Amino acid sequence: MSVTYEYPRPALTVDCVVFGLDAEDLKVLLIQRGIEPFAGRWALPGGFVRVDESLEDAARRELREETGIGEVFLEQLYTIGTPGRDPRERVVTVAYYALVKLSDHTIRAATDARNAAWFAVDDAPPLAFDHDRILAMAHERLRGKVRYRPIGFELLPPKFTLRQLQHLYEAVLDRTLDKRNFRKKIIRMGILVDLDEIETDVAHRAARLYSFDKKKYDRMTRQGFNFEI
Amino acid sequence: MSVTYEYPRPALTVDCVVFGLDAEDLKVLLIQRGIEPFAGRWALPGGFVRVDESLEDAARRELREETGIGEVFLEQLYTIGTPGRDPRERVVTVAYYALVKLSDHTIRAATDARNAAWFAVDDAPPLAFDHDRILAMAHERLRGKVRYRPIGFELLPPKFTLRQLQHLYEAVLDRTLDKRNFRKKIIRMGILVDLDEIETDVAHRAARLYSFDKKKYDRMTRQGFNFEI
DNA sequence: CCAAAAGTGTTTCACGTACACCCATGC
DNA sequence: GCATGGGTGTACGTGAAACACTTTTGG
Repeated sequence: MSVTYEYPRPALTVDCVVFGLDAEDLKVLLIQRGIEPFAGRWALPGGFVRVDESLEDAARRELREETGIGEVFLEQLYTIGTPGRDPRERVVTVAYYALVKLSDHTIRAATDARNAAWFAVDDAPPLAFDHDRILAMAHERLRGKVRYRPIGFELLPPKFTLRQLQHLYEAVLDRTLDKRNFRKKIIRMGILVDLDEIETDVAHRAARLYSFDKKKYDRMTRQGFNFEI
Repeated sequence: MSVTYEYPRPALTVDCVVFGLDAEDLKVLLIQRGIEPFAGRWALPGGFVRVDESLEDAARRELREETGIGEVFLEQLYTIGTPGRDPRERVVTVAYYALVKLSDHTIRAATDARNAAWFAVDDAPPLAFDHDRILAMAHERLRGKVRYRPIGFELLPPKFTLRQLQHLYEAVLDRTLDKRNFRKKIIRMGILVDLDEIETDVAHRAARLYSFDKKKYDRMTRQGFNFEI
């Protein structure tokens, strides 16, 4: 099955920065390496691109194989090919970042055969290779993009409260927001559906539940609307 | 010099979308292919990544070799690896976009051994491979980024008039801007240096010349300033 | 003197920001 | 009844947008 080429070629991999959100803070999903180099170290899920699959397909496949995650928001982040970033040979990696609803995925990731775990982004262990840098880039991209694209909803369950939504932005942007102003602004955008339901099992007054109206957002966007927090 | 690997690997290339600006509109630099596939077609400058050079180095080298351009603003755009995008074999390409000052580069690009030419972005010929799509992505990235980062200055000579600056934004964003509001806004930012010089050889009242104060911009940015047009 | 572009101020309106209290619910 | 978060309105200031005429220069 080996192959011969006229000139040497870098190896090509994909790596995924998977973000999740819980009641405390923004989390990232890491897996513990079993083999050298960096055996025992935490790293981003990822692996080699097969010669007949697209880059995004490779990222999704690796996510599924290593963490059990499927069907998530996934976007290309950056491609890193610094010579020497892998001690074995020249490896170019296409980094992606994913946003998942923690409620859907916590169990599967934890029970997978590989050692996978969620870490607070601001408290992640030192990572293998240059994965620290990739994580930092992904975090920055998320912080930037969440403000002008409605991708934050990918981190929330389909039905959420305004409090959860505000908490999302506070966690990602790392600053507090004024409750009244936040609610005014997001409601006035007209991209949320008031579901006329309230949360259950909370030890205080239950909040109204909303959902994100993607169809309406798309329609409005075509007419010049610009999401912005 | 040939090499054998255990598994097949995609070939890895870089492609560059080079933007320039003249008195009319936004231009892109294309080269005409001499060989199959797509012989005779216009294409983005680019080529194979060597196994010991970084991706950005590869992009700069190809630019130099194919168009004579050096020392320009260069930023990674996107990596495209759709199987079948090159009819010969699997090729993954890392696309970059560059911003050049046309005054510096017009002559060298035109007199290079290869057939290179500037085209209006909105009037470019059909390109080889999926380069149309890459060009469209680059154009969109430029349109987006020029509004919140001072990268537009890379397209202007070191000394420019406010009219030129406004023209730049009108060409890139493809809409007209109000002259008075534009001047007020850009002057009030405090990132331009009034050079106390005026343009020469114009058939009308000569305008004041300005330059972009990058040092001051960096200082202000560190203190929370946000460029925005 | 004519053509062409440079340069300049004011008004209006929308939106961001700051800010504090009562309400509903579960325990 | 108390603790916890849910939910609401107003006043102020800044900045975006709309808009037209005079000045300067070269030909």
